[in-house]
Amino acid sequence: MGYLRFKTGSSEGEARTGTLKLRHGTIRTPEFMPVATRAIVKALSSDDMAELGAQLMICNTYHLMLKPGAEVIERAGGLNIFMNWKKPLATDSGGFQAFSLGFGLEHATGKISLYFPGEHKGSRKPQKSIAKIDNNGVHFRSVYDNSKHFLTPEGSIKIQEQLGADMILVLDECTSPLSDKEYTSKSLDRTHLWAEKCLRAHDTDQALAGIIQGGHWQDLREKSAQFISSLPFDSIAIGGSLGRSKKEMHDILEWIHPYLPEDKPRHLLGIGVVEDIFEAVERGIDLFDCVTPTRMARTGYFYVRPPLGNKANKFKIKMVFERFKFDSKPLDPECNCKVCGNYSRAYISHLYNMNEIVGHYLLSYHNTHFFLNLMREIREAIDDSKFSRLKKRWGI
RNA sequence: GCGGCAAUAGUAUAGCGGUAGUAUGGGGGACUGUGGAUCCCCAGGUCUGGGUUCAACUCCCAGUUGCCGCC
Repeated sequence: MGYLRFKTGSSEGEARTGTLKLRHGTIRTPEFMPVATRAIVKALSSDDMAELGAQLMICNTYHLMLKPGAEVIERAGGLNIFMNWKKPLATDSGGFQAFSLGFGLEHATGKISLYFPGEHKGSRKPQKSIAKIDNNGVHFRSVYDNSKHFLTPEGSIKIQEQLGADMILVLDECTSPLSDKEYTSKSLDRTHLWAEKCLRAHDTDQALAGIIQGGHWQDLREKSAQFISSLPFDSIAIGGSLGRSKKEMHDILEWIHPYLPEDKPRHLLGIGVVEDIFEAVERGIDLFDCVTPTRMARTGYFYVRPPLGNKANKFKIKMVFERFKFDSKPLDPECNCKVCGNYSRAYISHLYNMNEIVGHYLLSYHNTHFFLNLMREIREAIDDSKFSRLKKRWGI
């Protein structure tokens, strides 16, 4: 078993705080993991992440096995040394890439369509799938050089052991909401089979997380929650097609909740945005990972707290030069991050408009601070039994 | 100074005697286990002045500006 101990702390309803002990340190939950796909949170150095008070980050097996290669990282001494990051790390298994590079390309769906296909139309042009899945594993081509690769559950574990993160994930199949129940059910059996294979292959003191799938069918989700919870995983992740509406995502969390062990952290994969974080914490989730802060930064949005931020604007504002060129205020007057302390909207909008690297940096820094700070507030609120009040104050 | 060529959206370029396209830039929107990507929507233009014609961005004349060549 992995080197992980989870102790729950305060709770308010199903919302709870916890202490998660990993090889590189102990963290407090609920927490948001910035996504460091290629061993970096885009635009931010490990020093920045430390300064921001990030407790852990999640890297990606698919990308790192291709570039620079697992061996490079292994011989460097593992991800922590490679990245000069002293606190805990997680790695994703590469299972999601089988989706995003397979179904996602073929059916022209972005991630949003995966989660909320009823609310959004596919926004990409259909492309030829570069991944194929069978009972043994995932066949795929590298997005970097088109070379052929085959990833098995055992292979994914082995690579994640070479990468050496504190917490690793089993290889799973992330099904599409457009898949029918028959396929989703078959796929679920395969994901469960792989979960057992991963457990057998696992041979280090890294914490290993199992993944619950099952699409938007109650019986499949319950079956999966029951099965994954029955295995000796250190942590439980919830993945896949989380319903066709926000309500359905809430339903899924409520369906599986009774089956989840109290003493294991629960990680909602790939989520989320502000509203989803509140709703998921309320339903007992401890860990999140999402690209939102840095992706939004790169497409020119900055996050804002209430009163500027609200449910309608999704707590973000578009960085537009024409709108801000004479604006000497910080991005968010309510924010206490370094960027808001030192720079004006006028300056940052100019940098963004000119596509200057530091423009991306400043927005990424601020947005990452926004999410980490939100999680800090949520933890404090749960400790003080004020979570529902905080949620209401954010208008959610 | 003379000759040739050109002048169309912020920029770069098509086109036609009868509703002026495209790209890029601009504005708005989308983005949830990464995508500096992509997708959707909007705004924006025929150098100036004459002439021919039912009708001129298109043809003609002059002017202006630019580029090239010559003296």
